[in-house]
Amino acid sequence: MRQQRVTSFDVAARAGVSQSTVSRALTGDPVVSEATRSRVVEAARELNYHVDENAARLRTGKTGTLAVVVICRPGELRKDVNPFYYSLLGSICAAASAKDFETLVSFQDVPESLWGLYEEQRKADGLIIIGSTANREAWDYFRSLHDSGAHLVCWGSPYDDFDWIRSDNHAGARLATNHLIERGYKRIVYIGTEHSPQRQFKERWDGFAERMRAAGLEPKLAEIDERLSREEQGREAVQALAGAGWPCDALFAACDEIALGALEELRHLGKHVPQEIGLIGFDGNRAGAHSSPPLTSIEPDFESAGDMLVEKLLGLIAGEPQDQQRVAVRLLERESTRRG
Amino acid sequence: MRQQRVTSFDVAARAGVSQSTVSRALTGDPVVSEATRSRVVEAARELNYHVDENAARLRTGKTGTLAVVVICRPGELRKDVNPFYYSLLGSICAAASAKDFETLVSFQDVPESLWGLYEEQRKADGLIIIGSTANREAWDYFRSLHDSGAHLVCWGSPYDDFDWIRSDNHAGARLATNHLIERGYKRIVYIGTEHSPQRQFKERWDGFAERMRAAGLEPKLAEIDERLSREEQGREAVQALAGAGWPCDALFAACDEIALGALEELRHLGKHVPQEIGLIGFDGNRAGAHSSPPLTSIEPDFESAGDMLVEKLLGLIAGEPQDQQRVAVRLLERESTRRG
DNA sequence: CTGACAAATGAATAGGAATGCATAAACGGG
DNA sequence: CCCGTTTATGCATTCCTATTCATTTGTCAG
Repeated sequence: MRQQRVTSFDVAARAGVSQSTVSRALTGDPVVSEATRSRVVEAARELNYHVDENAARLRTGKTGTLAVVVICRPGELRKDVNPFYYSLLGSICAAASAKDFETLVSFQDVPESLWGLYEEQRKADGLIIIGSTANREAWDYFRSLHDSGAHLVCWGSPYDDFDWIRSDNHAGARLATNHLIERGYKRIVYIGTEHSPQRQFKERWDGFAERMRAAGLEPKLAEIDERLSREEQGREAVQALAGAGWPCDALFAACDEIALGALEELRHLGKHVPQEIGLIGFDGNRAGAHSSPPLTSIEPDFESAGDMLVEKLLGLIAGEPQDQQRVAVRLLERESTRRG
Repeated sequence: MRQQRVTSFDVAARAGVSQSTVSRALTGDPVVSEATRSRVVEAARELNYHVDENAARLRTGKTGTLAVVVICRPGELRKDVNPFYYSLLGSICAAASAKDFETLVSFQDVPESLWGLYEEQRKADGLIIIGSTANREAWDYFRSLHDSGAHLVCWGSPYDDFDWIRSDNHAGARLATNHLIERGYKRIVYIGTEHSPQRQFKERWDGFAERMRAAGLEPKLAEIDERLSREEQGREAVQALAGAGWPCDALFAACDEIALGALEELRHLGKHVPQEIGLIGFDGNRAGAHSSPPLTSIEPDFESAGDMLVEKLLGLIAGEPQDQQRVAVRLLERESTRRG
């Protein structure tokens, strides 16, 4: 039934040229004359010819594909992955597509399954890594991949010498803190960590602390337990604060998932947001738009995040030196900080 | 720097066999003796040899890859894609990975860019389509792909003769309606459509109407305008109901996004949920967990949805006849229906 | 001991495009 | 009119694996 595949030889025969010329014409080699090129293109169209991607890949060793890996917490269901990473994933795919690259997506909680993704099996020209930095095993593996020369960029790496893109956490945290101060909140607690491996959270703490001190206020920290889920971290922090007699009038959560967990617990305890206590998150998660009250947050520019990740990876593949970059953030003001 | 690639010939030399034997040993051909196979495997390990996926693909014509296409509304930002589809995407990727298939993911709003994904460029063995059924252009394109013999399965197709998987919408709608009735709501309005191209919404309407009539109640419909975003559809429906003097004490929204839009508008109008008016959605969107009040919904079993889509596609590729299937749903009871 | 047959392996080729090298055509200057 | 260039094209080879066909080795019955 399925007739013989149309090859570049068929096109060559029809256009009255050689197979080499067909190949050159279609790959855009400037050496072929315009007249010939258009004859070839026409013949290809007539025969409904399309390059056999696999043959081209074998010959060139390039795949035209980027692999995007979403690191999950071990055992995490895919539907429970932080929606932030889904938004990021979407924008990466869009950015890659705009550069004519395909995206091979996988979700990983155990790193062994990654063997074979890059280099060993040449399925992709490079790797974009996003997702939980809490999965240490996975990152150890990327460490070794990176050191063996793989092309790899990531979102919010725990390793400084990787090529990474992050939100402008420092600026974002200052923005958030400033916003709370402007709203009249003074006793602000940061729910997160200043522990160094969680770079992004540490940077947010730094921005927070700086802005607080500049206002003559004391930055306070509610340290989270990395073993819990993000939402539980938020709930637990609120419980601890309740136990301590509420030494605060506002909370700055290191990410929206923590904020949403905190919000739930606050409601549970009958604490009114934003009147009794203000709350701001970080990441611009969609879910925050529908919480009660809707969550104020710091939102990175997702589209440029995807663009930057893809461009940096392509630059790396092309052998150009890269420098670290930050994604711009903006205040997404909703009701959880609108008191009065 | 990069040393010459290790090929199966190198392995053959080291193991003292021919290249053919290496290939057979590594692809699991039962004809090779155990002794030889283990020698080959050992040699491959020592040389850090890995099959060149591209060469294998060229030879076999199989890619070991499934393409997943997420249809977007034209111009829709990737971060604004219905989170339901992201959850589904995640579970599809996990299911494919469990079957040793890679997943090539793309987001599409204009169908032209799809030319080249399947068949023409042999990048994938088959296609899984999920996403908005409102993008008619895209579906017209899939219609032609399907008719030309492409391997293709989809989530909630507008075409009955496609191979599709859907939620058990009828059962889910009965479940939802039953739940509302049990909670004492009687004047229930379905926000959605009974218009046939939107199969899933139609099926939900049917289940709703059936259960209502069985209880001696009149099923009422608030028809949505497909040109608006889902959330706006919800908002608009609520406005219309307000204008009509609230002829209802509960709302059953055709999907969670509509429900969340409705919820927002209800709060805006000072209508108390669930005391004054009950609200239930459909899809089990994560965002509903954080709304105020948290949204009761009907949740499909995402994991089996991914499994079923992948299995059906693989069956199709293998040439086995497929029959339509339904994904089981369950009631996800939260607070938007808990009155009293 | 030999022929028939099965089991295991090797040699050779196909798969389809890209590319280095060779060559033909076109062109211009002397 | 000839030769050195440039421009455009063709020829032959390469990428690496899977697979068909042929061959060798081993086994067992007669």
